[in-house]
Amino acid sequence: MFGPVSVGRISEVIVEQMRLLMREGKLVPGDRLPSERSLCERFGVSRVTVREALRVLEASGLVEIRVGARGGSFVTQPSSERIGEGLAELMTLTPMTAGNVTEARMVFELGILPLVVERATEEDIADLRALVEQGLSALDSGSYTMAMSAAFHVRVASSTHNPAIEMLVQSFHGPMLMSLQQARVAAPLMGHLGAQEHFQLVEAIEQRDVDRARAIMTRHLQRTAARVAEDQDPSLANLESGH
Amino acid sequence: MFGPVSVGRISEVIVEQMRLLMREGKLVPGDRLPSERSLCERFGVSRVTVREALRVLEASGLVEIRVGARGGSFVTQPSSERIGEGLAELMTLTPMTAGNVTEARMVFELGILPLVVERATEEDIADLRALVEQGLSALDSGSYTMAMSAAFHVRVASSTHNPAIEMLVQSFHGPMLMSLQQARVAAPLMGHLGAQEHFQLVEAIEQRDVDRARAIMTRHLQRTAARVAEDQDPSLANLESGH
DNA sequence: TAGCAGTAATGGTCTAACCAATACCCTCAG
DNA sequence: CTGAGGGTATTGGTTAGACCATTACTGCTA
Repeated sequence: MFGPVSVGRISEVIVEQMRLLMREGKLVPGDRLPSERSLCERFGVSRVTVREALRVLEASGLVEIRVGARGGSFVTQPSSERIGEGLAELMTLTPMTAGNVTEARMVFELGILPLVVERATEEDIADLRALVEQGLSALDSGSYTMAMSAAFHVRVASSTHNPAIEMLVQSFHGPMLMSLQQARVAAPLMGHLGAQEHFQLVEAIEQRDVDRARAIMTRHLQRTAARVAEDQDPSLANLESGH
Repeated sequence: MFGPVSVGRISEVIVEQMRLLMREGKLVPGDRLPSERSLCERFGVSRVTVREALRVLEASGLVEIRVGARGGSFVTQPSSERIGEGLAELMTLTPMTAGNVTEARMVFELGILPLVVERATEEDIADLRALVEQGLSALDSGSYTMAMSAAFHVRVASSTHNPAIEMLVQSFHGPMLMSLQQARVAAPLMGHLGAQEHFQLVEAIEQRDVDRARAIMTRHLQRTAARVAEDQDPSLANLESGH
């Protein structure tokens, strides 16, 4: 008959209220929240409590906090980075290897190809061509980066015109970049061969040739996977080359 | 020559230190952190600062906080739920529909089937059979839940013996459950037809028949997808049935 | 006009205290 | 001897008020 009158933490209530405002579109990316002191008054709580709520929102990637005059809490555009970070964290905290993630990525990037081939517009293909061009010239000048490769793969995914798929592929590339960059394999990973495969992939997409696209992507990703595995556990690579 | 002496927030330093300890395995799931007051002394900071750090760790899903005597902060087992939550949040905060997520899920769950068929052990298959049995009897008694369906699909994914894949499929089912349960479509979604398809899928896996498995899963997921689309925007479903 | 110092707004941190929830222990009655 | 009850210590949750550090603007001065 008489239910509990308190519902856990006050800061949590504030967090939920903020989340709700964002979902409802009453708070949109770029908006500036009232200052901490204002929020105290409005919610009728102390500043510490407001600050804890803001910390949670910040950790959730929903707001960004800047200090100084004209500073404050700003609603951020939610991005796939958060999911990517979560994935990376899981990778480091659970028995999950870079190879595992690479395999998952292969499954996904191969699986979307039928959708890509079916739905890619002329604009998509033009963008992909441009990225290939950039990659080639960057290769010539020796300034090719993993980020450029990632951008290409993400652009391929976005050609499905499914934001969920695009975000997932983006999420995969975050941890991938991290684990590869720190392992100084950025440069040799992507040779002219890789760039050539990118080019061929775009062609296959343009010709709406699913099978060829799959074949190219399979080869392309398998070479990447081999590199990751080798980097993950060099002893295995040596074993293999020794046979 | 003289670099900055301060490096942003103190609480952030503490968070990083904790994260490091977890990565290094010096803190494992189940461990209890010292009390807030102890941490204050050890770090030489105030309780407010320690609490902000704990809030961030809690929001990141790394610790769980309990009040009362013998309470405190406990290191948690990182799970895929966090990623699922992130996905769900992105779904509500960006122009991303349940249909988009369902499509991504279809791509993924279909894509892993070759791996499942290749790697499923006898134990995997026995577990799957058990889940099918449970589902059938639950159906008879009218107690079938979405969670049971999710469990089956996750178990299929775990038969790839790739934790990354398992976690991703788990992540997909979180938001899916949420959006479906709240839409009161739990019961009619899974009829005897669905259960039968589960059964057939297990058979195909046992016979190492990739093509058949794909065919069954495609049909199975497409019916789910149709339900989601219909639920997402009933007007569309009406339109279609009106033609 | 350019540069610089002052100033106000804002987040970051600290202190000290009290409240609320919880588990343990000790006492006392049966 | 055993069970129930309350007391108590531990721990997180919250408050109030203060001070510091950073930052952008403003207006003065050379």
